Amino acid sequence: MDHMTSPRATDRAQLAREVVLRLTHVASAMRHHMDVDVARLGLTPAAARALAKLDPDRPIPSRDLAAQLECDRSNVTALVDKLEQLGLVERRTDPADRRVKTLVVTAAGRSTRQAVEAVLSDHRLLAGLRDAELRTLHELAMKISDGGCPADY
Amino acid sequence: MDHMTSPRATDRAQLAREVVLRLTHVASAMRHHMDVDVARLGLTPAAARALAKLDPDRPIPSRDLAAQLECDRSNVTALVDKLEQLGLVERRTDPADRRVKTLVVTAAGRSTRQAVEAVLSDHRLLAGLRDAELRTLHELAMKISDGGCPADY
DNA sequence: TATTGTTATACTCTATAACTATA
DNA sequence: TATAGTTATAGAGTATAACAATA
Repeated sequence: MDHMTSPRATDRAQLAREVVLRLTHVASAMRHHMDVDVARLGLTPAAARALAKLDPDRPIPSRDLAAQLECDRSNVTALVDKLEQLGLVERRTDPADRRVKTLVVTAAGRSTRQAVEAVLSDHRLLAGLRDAELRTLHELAMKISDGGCPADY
Repeated sequence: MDHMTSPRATDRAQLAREVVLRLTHVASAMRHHMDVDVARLGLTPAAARALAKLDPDRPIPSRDLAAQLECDRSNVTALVDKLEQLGLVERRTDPADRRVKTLVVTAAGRSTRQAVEAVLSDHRLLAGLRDAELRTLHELAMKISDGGCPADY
């Protein structure tokens, strides 16, 4: 293992591992609090995320919602059932292609959706950062989620 | 909303929201790849995380594993069942208190556990960062996960 | 009485396969 | 035949409540 990694490379790897564990921990905390807050709105996490993906001003087909959520079409049925029972969303058959049903956000759905969006971007956890630190973190997060990773990953 | 937040505070809030969404996205990607890699080891994500929490050199009671995983005791039963069927862990009744069963990592469990640990701290996603950026990210992640957050959060 | 581990049960999330009605 | 939505089913994860054995 000596000819593969210099001591310095090993230090970097160890640091990277610690960063990953910290980020995982932070993400867990964020997720936990989002789930709690979303439950206060009477929604399960998945239903809330589905509602958040809908555009109140431009109804989309179920199929597109599945694509947005990166999940199977079959799951969307139950999620929309729940949102429809709560009066937040209406299914409307598309006259142009009677196979598709478009998902219309109701007036009640509009305000709940706004609340959900606020929850899903809650940033209390970042309250302790100074402005400059927040900007730095923003740059790093962008760099990571854009091209920070080998293609085969 | 004018007397509450100055324009600058609003900018900061917007930036913070974007950071949260980016971090959530990064965490999802990490989690996804960890789950795939852990499946290659023949383990479900939860079973893998359970194995990772065990100390190969110091067997602990089921109750303590539940505490480590921050989940109910009843879940640990099924997870340990799976690990035991795979020959990675053994249940051993504690002679000092016959109610408790300690979880012993087998020889096979030891090596699988090491592989799991490597997966759970996989840092390919951070490969694109320069050393200085990685160190900065480490500091920020520490700051966030330590005291970056109001007490009532 | 209290605690450990287990069982029974239920809910959520997700996936696959088969069905229907349209196209 | 292909597609949109649905249904049926299954596995994984997690939670609560009740139980047996032990303390």
